[in-house]
Amino acid sequence: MRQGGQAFNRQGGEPSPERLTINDVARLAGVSKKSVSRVINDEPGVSDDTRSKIRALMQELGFIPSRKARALATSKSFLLGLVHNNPNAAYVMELALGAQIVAGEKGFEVIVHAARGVALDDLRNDIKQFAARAGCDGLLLLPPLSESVSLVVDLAALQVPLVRIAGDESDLRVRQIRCREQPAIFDLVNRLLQKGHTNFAFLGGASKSNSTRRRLSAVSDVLFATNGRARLLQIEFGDYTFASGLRLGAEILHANPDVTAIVCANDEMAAGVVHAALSKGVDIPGKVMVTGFDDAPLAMQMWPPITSVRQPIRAMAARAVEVLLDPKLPVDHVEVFACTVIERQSTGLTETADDPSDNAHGY
Amino acid sequence: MRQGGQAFNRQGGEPSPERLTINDVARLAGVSKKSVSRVINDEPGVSDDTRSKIRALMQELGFIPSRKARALATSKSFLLGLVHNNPNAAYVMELALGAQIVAGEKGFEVIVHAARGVALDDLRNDIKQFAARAGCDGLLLLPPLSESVSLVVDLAALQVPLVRIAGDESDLRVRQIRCREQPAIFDLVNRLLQKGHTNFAFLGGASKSNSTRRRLSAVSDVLFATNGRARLLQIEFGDYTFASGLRLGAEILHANPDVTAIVCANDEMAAGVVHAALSKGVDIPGKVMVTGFDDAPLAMQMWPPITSVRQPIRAMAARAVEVLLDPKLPVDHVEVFACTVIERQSTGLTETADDPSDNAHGY
DNA sequence: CTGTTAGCGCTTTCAT
DNA sequence: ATGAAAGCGCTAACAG
Repeated sequence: MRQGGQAFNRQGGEPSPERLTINDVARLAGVSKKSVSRVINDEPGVSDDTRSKIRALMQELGFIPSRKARALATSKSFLLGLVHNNPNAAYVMELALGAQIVAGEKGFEVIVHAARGVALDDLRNDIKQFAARAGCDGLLLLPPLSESVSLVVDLAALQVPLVRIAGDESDLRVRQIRCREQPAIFDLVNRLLQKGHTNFAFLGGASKSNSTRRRLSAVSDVLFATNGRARLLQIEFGDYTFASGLRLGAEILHANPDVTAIVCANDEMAAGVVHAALSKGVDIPGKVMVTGFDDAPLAMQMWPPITSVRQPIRAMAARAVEVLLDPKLPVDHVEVFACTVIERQSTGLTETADDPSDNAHGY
Repeated sequence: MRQGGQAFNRQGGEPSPERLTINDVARLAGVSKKSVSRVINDEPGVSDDTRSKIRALMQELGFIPSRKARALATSKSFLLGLVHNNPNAAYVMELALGAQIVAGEKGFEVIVHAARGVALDDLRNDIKQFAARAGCDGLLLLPPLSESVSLVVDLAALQVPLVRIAGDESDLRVRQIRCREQPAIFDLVNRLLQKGHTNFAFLGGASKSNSTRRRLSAVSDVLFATNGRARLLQIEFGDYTFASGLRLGAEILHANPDVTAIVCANDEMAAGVVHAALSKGVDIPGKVMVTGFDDAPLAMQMWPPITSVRQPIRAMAARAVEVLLDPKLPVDHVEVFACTVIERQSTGLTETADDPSDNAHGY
């Protein structure tokens, strides 16, 4: 009746896309709706004959089962949440794309949720509220949120399936997808050593940030192994933003004119350092070499282009969704991807290495 | 029964967050569930007394009505789609954030969907399929998708409420939020004229792109008004990517060494031009001045920082959601925002104008 | 292999 | 102002 009302309120004639239901399909196929349901869900209990007949009919009718009804009946929502507070838009979008592609294949949509707030408590509340409201079937947690142990533990207690992207390395009994950063950083610093650098500086994110600590200790491990031939003259901590790179870059250049290599914990900060140097007339890479991390588009777009470490972001996101949706995987399942150094002019490379037509969407 | 089964399958003891239903609230409040429903939906027909009692109880219990059930009962999904194929991640994320904030206040979530494909037909199919699968209550269309008349008309026929962000200016009887670009471009070009430039080049996106055509004609209008004192020596069309700016920037610099001002239709391409110039040793702004459009973070991060035109992206997105959800607004409702020139060193500014701590999330 | 029944948690309609 | 009943489109559980 309600349905009829809607149909009649519209002026007749047009090919009114009155929503098909599973009943219509069942009636037209001459089977019970349960059989149709079984086909939709790839469940057994339907003869191959019937199955293909129903499949064909659904195809022909363009029937798409109502997510709303399925959601209510199964108490699943077919929604995944991608939760972040990461200021690097390119990073987030690339992850979102990887997640969207795989999720889409499995009939899920991805809600990108920017957690709001600065204090951890505000973020926590915002995310909890989001989780409750949106009713996602699972959450992907991006760094730096995924690095907060207390937050992750808190969310895990909510009974929502969780996968951390990156995040720290402690065992939280929460599934995780991350990168093996250390070998790439060893490679990176060794290349600088081979170019004869002895006076290094390191620019990290927050000093308590896990990724910063990891990256810093990888750098100092390599330098320590030179037996004092090369040293870390200055260590600064920003907040992974361009602005902090700009400020602390200027500070390093001013305080330690002897520094000839500045290793930064991400590309935004590295870009800030390059910007600060160039605006003061300091030549990059002539006077100082600079490296970043993440291989954001920005790293390639700056002049000079910034040497960085590339993570297979999209593949990680894709895998994260698979892990999230695979109930057979243990809660402490961890997968580790490799990452690679991309050398560019900011460390003295002269040829052009990149195909700049690379971009996140593959257009 | 099903519910009981779930509860018992879990080992007892923990504070199992067994989902509250409207029935629980009704029982505890001593009213019918219909009354609770009325309160949830701010409907009349409940005494102020009862209403506030129910409100208090819901608050206390932390009750959040099931989106799944509401969706099925109302045939609304409380989901909004943000559909784009825009390679500029910062732009998309900023819009998504503005949309998310307002949508959240109204109980909606935003699904960011990157439309896949290059050919218009592929994009169209991808979006239609997304619309059908996700069952959003409304779609926000971002440029450049929003500029395709055929696509917009096609989607409008799907009976899904639509708001175009930017997009062309023809009347499609589809709601639209856009910017008044012309005055800002007049301002921009006039500033260049005042600096004495006479030899201009223009670098646009696709030649058939509406935004490119609009921006080009604004530029040539100003130059035309100089009665030949200043001229457009070269016009090139790329695809709004950094890569195309790099390639065509090099081409312009090579073909027309006399050009001293290159006006670009977005920041990515402007950054490409700057990059191309610097890599060839051409001084910016000393030899050539460059301008962009959109005021992406990139514009500020490059050295020299690029003069650009800022749109109030987040406010536009916020308004777009309001418009999308307001059934009283006519289908041809259009709102136009103002945008402003942000002058930077790429056009010779010497002081620092920006507060680089600005960023999309306000962290 | 196939069908029947009874819900999922809300909102709608219509009575009181 | 309030409530009882029916139903949204699908799936779970249990029959045949």
